[in-house]
Amino acid sequence: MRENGGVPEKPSLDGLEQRWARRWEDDGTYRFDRTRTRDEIYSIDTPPPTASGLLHVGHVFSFTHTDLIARYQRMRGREVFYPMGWDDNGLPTERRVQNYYGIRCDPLLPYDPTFEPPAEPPKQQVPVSRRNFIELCLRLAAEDEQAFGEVFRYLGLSVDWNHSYQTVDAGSRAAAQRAFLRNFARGEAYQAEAPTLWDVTFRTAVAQAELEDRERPGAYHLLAFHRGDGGDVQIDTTRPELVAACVAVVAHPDDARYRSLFGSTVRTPVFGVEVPGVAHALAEPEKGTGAAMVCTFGDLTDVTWWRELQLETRAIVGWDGRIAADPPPGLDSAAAVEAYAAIAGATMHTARERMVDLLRTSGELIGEPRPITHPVKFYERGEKPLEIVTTRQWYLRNGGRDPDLRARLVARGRELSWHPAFMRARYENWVEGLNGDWLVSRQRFFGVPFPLWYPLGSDGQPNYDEPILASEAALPVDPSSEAPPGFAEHQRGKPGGFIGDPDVMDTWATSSLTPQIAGGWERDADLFGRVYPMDLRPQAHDIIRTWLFGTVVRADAEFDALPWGNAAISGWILDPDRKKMSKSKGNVVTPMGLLEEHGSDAVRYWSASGRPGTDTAFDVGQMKIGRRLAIKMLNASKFVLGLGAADEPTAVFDPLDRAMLARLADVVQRATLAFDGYDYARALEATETFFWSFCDDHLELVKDRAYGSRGPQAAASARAGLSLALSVQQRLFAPVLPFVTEEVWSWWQEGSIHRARWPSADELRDVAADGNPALLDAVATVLVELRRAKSERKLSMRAELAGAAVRGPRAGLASVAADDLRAAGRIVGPLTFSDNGDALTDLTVDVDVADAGR
RNA sequence: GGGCCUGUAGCUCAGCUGGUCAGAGCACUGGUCUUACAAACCAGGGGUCGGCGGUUCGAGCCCGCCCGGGCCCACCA
Repeated sequence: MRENGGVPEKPSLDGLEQRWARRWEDDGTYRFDRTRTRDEIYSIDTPPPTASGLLHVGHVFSFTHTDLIARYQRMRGREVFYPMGWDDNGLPTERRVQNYYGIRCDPLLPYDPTFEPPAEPPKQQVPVSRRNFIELCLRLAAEDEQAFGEVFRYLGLSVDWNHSYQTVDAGSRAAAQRAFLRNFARGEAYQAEAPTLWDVTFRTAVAQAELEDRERPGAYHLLAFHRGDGGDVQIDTTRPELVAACVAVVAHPDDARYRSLFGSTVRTPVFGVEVPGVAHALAEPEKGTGAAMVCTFGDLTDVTWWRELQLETRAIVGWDGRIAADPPPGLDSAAAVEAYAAIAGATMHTARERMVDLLRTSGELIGEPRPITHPVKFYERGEKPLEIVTTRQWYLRNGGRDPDLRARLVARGRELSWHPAFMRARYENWVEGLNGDWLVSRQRFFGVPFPLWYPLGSDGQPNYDEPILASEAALPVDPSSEAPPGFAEHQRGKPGGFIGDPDVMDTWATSSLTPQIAGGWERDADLFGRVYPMDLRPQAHDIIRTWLFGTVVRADAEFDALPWGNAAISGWILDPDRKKMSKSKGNVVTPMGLLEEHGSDAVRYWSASGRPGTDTAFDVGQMKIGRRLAIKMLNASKFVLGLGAADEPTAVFDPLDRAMLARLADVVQRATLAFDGYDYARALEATETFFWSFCDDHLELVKDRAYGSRGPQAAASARAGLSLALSVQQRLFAPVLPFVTEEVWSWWQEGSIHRARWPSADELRDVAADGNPALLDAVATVLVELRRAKSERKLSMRAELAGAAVRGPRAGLASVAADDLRAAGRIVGPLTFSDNGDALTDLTVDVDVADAGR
């Protein structure tokens, strides 16, 4: 320990972020030491933020939580593996690139190596080749990631930036393709041609996990279907445009009204197609008229009916979301064909209007449409309702069709330590509610392609049943520009040649491998052995069903084990009005602006006060409190160090000093336990409460003594106690306030505080010896009474008191600190203590201010 | 409709397995230039702990019902 020559005249928070961020970078403070063994390491599967635009305050909030844990574990002596990833793979980047540059991908165009996007995005998007498109995706992602990295450094994340990855980089692509090939080899990946939820804007299939419901206006249309006996069956539908796709009319088997319908047929309105009347338990008698038309396909229930009742297929919705040009099978009559022509090629919206006109004209629309609001399925990033289109897609088994696998994955969830524990229920609810396997193929461009090709027969038709697989050694591959083993590029698309699988993987199919990607799976076996399975997966609760579950699925398949031991689930940021903070609002307050205005420590303080898993209000007030705390740390450190830092634990003999250290030992113990349980908020609360009373009471009490008013020995005890307490408190705050604690630590200590040892309650207790924490309370109570006496008389705290009498059960306790109390209260006359021994009487203080001077 | 979370001073929140638990900070009011800090310090007034029952010697803390807020899922003719 050196002299306090490092204490500045006027301590300030200004510029701490830049100064220490640079220093940490230069010193490699957070560099991962890969010579350490697995049991010495704490590894983190950092969430890769979507690199599509701007960070918002939610990122600052949740990434701080992870950093709190990382810093705590590092101070506990664990070597922390804390990488950073960027999720730049997928639709968000594509969409941002389209808008940013004013381009769109046309995979049929040839690559133009000289292409540069227009300076200003044109109104009409410029079509570019797939390769040009991907190059621009990479370029913009790199720019965004640079900006994100600056914010995260300024925020003080203790990431080792040498361990960074992108979900589109070669390592990620190879890992995703390798994992897929192994899934395929084990039978966990398969392809199937089936009705698929389809986004007509993006023209891609989407998975169950990416759906959301939105309330949309609609209308019931009561339609007449005609029976052979001349009677009608009335059916309410919200989708009259699908009458042409109707393949049956269904009702509940117990519905007496429709008993005669079952086994007979009806003719559809307008088109006059004869369809069977069928019974199925999913038909609900209370809905509409109790009878429904089954279309291929209007919704997922239609798919169930179609499959289970083995109905015909009469698809009319194309990939583009428009009505197909040609009528489906079954619409044979001239009238039907003519009617169909009216809707062919139309969008859903237009088709519905025209269909209603046709129905009205034919008299088969009974009454007028009755407007309603009803939930409609959307792709979570989409703008138009999903349609259902039959396509060939790749699936990964996730238990959605296999009760045994599902049970095993639920069991995996129980092996995992969830913080907070109740988040496990969300996982189980999701897994138990799965209704199909994981659809992983997407008809998009900017993503990881499937590492396979299909041979073309002599007729030029692909054989999907015998794909040509890439070899693991060749990964990553791009089947759209590379030829498969045993073929040459000129055979692409030719009879007897091959075609590449045109699809890319769902972005979750890559990000479900982040522990493997970051850990160096099959790329750096040494590293992988040291960090995998990881210790922690931090993430938000809204992506338990996607990211967390997907990662468990992949690790279970490949390693038959969990990918990590702990999952820390953070909450969301709420607007002051208690609503989830929208992206638009979150972006009004940019993270960098927030950090610059309040200081990173202050914003971190606000984040740290949000308990794990709890949604937290965006609260500038908390940040101001955090800033005040950081300033207090500067001033208190300056003061204590100004008294002379004394690393002499044996000098601490005064009962009050020992009491303070004993109480601090309790605080250390509580903070440690809280951090071990991932409850950083509780740890902070305990530390902060102690710190303020340390500053307001203890410092005031011992100030005089520390100056030497009662001799060198008494002063040495005070100084040694203060030094030790300061050192401990600086370290307790270090995870939350990394900048200011590093600053004050540098005034008197060697090395970074963030590599310093986390304080030990036991060692503190050794120094505190017989210190009694209750003494602190007793003395504080007396001090408050002395102050109150002055405050009520509007006296300065410097005013002298003629005397005071302390009575109560703990008066004797407080008498031990009589001299300190006398000094802090400026009592010039007698100060007496009498233990009245009455447990029901609290400690009272009679203050004699009669002769008080000013 | 099912699951989970949540409702404590004007605001943001603590209250760990039921017994000084009615708290903290902010805000508010009134003081104080006190030689670490006036972007500070000192003191004070604020709540029948969403509602109604129940268990208990004793309940913000446990149970039931109801009301309000949030998230997830299901439904979506």
